[in-house]
Amino acid sequence: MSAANPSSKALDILESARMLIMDRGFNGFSFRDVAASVGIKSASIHYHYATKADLAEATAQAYSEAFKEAVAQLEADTATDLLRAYGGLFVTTLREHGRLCLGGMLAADVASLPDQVRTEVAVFFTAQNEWVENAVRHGQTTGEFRTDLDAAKFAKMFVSSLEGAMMISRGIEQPQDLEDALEMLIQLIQA
Amino acid sequence: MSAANPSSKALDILESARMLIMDRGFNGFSFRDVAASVGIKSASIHYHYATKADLAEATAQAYSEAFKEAVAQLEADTATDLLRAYGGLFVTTLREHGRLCLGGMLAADVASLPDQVRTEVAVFFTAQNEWVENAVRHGQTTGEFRTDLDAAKFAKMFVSSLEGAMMISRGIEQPQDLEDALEMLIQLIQA
DNA sequence: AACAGTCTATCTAGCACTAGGTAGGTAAGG
DNA sequence: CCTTACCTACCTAGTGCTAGATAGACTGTT
Repeated sequence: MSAANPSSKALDILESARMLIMDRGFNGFSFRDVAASVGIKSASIHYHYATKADLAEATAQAYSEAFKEAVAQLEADTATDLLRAYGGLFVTTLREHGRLCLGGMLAADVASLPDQVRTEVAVFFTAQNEWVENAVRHGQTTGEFRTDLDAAKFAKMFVSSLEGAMMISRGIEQPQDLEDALEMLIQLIQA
Repeated sequence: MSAANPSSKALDILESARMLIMDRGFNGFSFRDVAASVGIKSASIHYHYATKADLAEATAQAYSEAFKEAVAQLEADTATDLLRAYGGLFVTTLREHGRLCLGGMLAADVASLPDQVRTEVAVFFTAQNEWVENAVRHGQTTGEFRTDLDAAKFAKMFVSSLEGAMMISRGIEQPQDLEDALEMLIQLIQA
């Protein structure tokens, strides 16, 4: 039931797992943490998600889905503002919740990740790179962006940069650095 | 003795801890992993490093030091090639050892890090940002690099970008992405 | 040179605790 | 009365860390 049509408690579990992983990574959270946070016993988590791998997979899937939707709903008058709005998603997560992107966190943990979760990580970044690439291409056709740059490569670098800046900004407690990185990236792509 | 003048075994432990943390993070390695790797029992690690926090701190310190030295020895005819050589350190670590930068890994784990280790992370990135900033400034004075960009902000973005690209490249098993990101960054700073 | 004391680096054994996971039971509701 | 969604109670494996012992190398004294 959990994957196809998650109950409200199953969603609470997913939500709690998401926040914990975004904060501490795959190896840094436990079933007991999740249980305490949603108000049931740790054994009961297994009823909804059989193993930690299953829980992490479902969490990553749901996150990937939600992020894709959030990104799809971004609107802006210019390609520049669209990229700014995209980066704003990262800025908000860091500034308001002090958390990293789930994708980035899981990417860092990839060496100790179950295969099924690793797959989701790849899916997530493929989608993100693609979306940004399209945004860049659009800006290139409108004349806002430099046309001498490889859109695909810039897009990957853009996403990497935001993920890295998020990580380091939190690491050294300088959240402003993420915002500065975003503005720098936008300045660099502009024609 | 361990901190001031580490014995050969203490250095083995440090080296093993470094590799394990670069691969799996702070929460992903154990004293038993280190012990197995250096060929002593896990209890004996405590003789050299009293706690896991102490071990991680010493590892981060040694890494920071070694990285600073490696960077100080970089030479190139142009500022462009200097940045390329700097990025090459990241590329080599990923390509030849499949590992991430210790600084980036610890930054991701910052929420579950002992204070003393968190401090080392900040020290590491401050040094890195500074070095790159100087390299950028140099390139700006020689006319190689764009002078309309804030050197400090570009430098931070540059480091973040390499860290993020390293993480994601390994995460999605596309090591070429890191190299592409490096070349993109260099293309962007050039006048 | 011989002895006594101390230091180094390791061991075995085990502590208290946490991890993910399991077995079996139970109260509520269709 | 069966399914749902939990529970209690437990297991095994592994965690960081400690206690106490020991073999071997050093150091100072006689």
